[in-house]
Amino acid sequence: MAGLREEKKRRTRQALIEAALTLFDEDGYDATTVAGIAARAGVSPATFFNYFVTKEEVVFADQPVYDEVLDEVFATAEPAEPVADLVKRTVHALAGADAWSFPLDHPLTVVRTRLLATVPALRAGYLLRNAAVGDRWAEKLCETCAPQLDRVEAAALTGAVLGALEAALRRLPGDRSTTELVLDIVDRAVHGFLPRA
Amino acid sequence: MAGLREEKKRRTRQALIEAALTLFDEDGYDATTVAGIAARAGVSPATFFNYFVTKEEVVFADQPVYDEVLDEVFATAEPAEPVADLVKRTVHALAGADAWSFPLDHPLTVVRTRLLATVPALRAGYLLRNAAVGDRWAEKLCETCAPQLDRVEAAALTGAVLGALEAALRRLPGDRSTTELVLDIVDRAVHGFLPRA
DNA sequence: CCCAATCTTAGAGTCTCTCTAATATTAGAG
DNA sequence: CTCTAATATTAGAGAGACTCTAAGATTGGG
Repeated sequence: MAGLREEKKRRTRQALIEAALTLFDEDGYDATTVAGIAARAGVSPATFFNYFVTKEEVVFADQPVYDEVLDEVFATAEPAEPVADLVKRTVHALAGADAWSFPLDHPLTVVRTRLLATVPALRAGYLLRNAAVGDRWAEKLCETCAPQLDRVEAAALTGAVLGALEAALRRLPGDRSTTELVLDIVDRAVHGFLPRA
Repeated sequence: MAGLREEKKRRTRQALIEAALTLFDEDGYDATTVAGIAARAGVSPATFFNYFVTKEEVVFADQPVYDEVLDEVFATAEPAEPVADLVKRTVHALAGADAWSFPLDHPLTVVRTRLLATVPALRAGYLLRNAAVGDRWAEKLCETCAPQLDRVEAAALTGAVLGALEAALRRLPGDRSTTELVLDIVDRAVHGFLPRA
């Protein structure tokens, strides 16, 4: 039961991801065909769709990790924990999760990041997945913080945090530390950007 | 130069929108083909793509109005105006813009709203357009409020406001006034959801 | 009434994605 | 080692979105 089978599947999957990202980088996302990706990975076009439901999904491989991260954070939440702390802790956990099949400094990670920012179809997919995380997060936050937050408030809060992060990180100036910026943004999204008049 | 031509184009466009939304409602978005929409509007499939670049775009018809609204709001901004007021005024203007080809109480507006919430592909498109508005907004806000806000801060602020609104409005309970909720959400996104510890 | 600009359309073709049926590969039992 | 059952791969047919080109129809202005 060790899994020569599993191992082979894992390698095929990885080969498809690498082939796809490489071709996307060289020729552009739209100009790259699934047939081309499959050929480069040494597999038939039909097999591609055995591993990924859509062409775009290959860019988001291994994403679902975020669901587990959320579960984990809220499993360790204490009843007395302030909501703000819980929110910040969640962001920290989400930011720290390595959800990708390459290490952060891998060249293809850079390619993937650029693709997500530049190709509209991929950016749309990213926003959709982001929103899904927000939904799940809001639900958990709501049921954990009992009567302090209703559904709408919880959704607004998580929406604000994720919206602020997404918008800010896309304009990241190179000279500033990412983690520092993230903490700053979350703090402001939770406690306010501007003082009350 | 009056425009029998223009008038005819306008009617064809409207017919396509109505046909599309009606069929989407009856048969579902995916099950509806462009050929079907064109047939119902009494026009050839090729003509559909003369009016809308993609099948999905027919749902977002007349959206670009938001760009003009932003221009208008910032054209009337006074240098002394507090940032928070400017932000709230912008939201008010965006919410008040009737960007649709049907009045708000038209049945097809309800269909459109439900489609945007339920069909992933359309929701993705909506989020993408929303983000585009946010980008434009952030840029104008940044250049208007001179040194008070840098690019990243402005983006975070607009991202938070739009993110909070998007998330909250999707969970709108029927018993609450929409405009009241919008004002409340914006206020919190700008001035904070939770007090500092 | 006619010309020129503009709209519509048919048709061919590419690509994503689905489905089905056939083939190949592997795990585990004998 | 061999056979069998489960699983993976594949070819092929086909639907549907979208592109492009060239031909046909309609309209505005002279």
